Amino acid sequence: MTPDEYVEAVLDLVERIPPGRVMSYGAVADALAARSGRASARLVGSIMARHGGAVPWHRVVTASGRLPPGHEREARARLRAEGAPLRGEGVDVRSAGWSPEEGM
DNA sequence: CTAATGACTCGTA
DNA sequence: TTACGAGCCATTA
Repeated sequence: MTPDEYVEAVLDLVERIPPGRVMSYGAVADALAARSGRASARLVGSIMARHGGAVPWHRVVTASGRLPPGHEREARARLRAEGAPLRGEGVDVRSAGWSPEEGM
């Protein structure tokens, strides 16, 4: 799989995350692993940093609910506008966590 | 080919 | 609560 295709797969999945729901980098990597065969949270993070501008990147957070460093303010504002369950630091992944299986 | 890097994650202290 | 270390794997140098 070429880098461009891999990036495309990540962005495609991120676009499917419904408003008010979130996925962790690890969850995206895991869901994508079934499709591409290999993935890691670090790769998803790097891809979002480089090519995340065209997708709802604020719906992808760390496993602990923290928002991406350097974009916490903007991500929090967007999530709040979507009605996501915001916690003190970031988002409540336990209730807002989403998976592709759930959205089929 | 080897080494460093990163929007990560998890276990320990 | 924060801090560190080890594992992670494609990309870059």
